[in-house]
Amino acid sequence: MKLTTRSEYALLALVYLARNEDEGYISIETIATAQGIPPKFLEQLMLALKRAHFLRSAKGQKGGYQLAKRPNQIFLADVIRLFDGALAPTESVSENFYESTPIEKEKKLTRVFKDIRDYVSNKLEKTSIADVVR
Amino acid sequence: MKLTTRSEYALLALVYLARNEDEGYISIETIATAQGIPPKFLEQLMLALKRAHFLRSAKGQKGGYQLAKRPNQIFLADVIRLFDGALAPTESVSENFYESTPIEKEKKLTRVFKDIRDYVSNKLEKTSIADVVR
DNA sequence: ATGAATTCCTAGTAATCCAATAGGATTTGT
DNA sequence: ACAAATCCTATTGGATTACTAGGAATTCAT
Repeated sequence: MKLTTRSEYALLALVYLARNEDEGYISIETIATAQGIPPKFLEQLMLALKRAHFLRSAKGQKGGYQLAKRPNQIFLADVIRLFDGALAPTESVSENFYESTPIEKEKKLTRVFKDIRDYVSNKLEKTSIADVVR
Repeated sequence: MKLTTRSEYALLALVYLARNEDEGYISIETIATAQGIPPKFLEQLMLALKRAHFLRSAKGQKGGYQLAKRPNQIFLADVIRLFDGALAPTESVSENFYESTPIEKEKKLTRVFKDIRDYVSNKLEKTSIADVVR
């Protein structure tokens, strides 16, 4: 029932970039310092975010990162899925996981977890970075 | 964002015992076979459930386990908490985790995760074994 | 009394994941 | 040329997960 620090850090970085959208490219060092994230660790996350097309980068001096999408087009679900995989509270609640696991027979139990998954999904799919940047 | 198989198995075992409440003591072997759980693994879970007073046991031949509480007094939250710890989707959402983590400053982001935690908690606190046994 | 069935209990293990670090290669601005 | 940055891969230590192993204790049936 937990989120990794990877997702947490990635969201913090995105929020920071959204808040400073007009500043051009911003370095990892700057973001790491501002948000309290270990810089070399953040580096990996930024790279992943870039590869997933949430960010754009510029190399060399004066380089750094900036958002590649508008903050209202980046949803929490996208980011969390990138770093933590599925959103479901139990794997057996992820669609298609059934069929091999004993819980499949317990329909009512399954229903409870599906309800949770639906709520979580819905919430995270609908909340964008713009929504959390005051 | 996931539940361990421990919790899943424990819930399956409790559901089975609830469904067979009038059969006296039931052995691990019987439950494991019925619910498709590795028996030695289940043994550990049963022991923990017993120590947490959800179950009563009898040793020796004809021994086994039975519920120590009525099914409507055993809530999913209790069981999951026993095996998986806190229910929060992010540790930083668990009360008192803040104060040391960078996300604390991002109130709106925090709010989203708190909402999720509240929904999940509420759902699991209110659903009992009786509710999922048809 | 013996043996089988059972719970009780602790230890161990292989695999995976997590958070973080290390360090070199490459690119770019001055 | 040098400094500042991204790019990229590998590695590490620690924790957790999902099990398995195996012996001790207890109880029932014969």
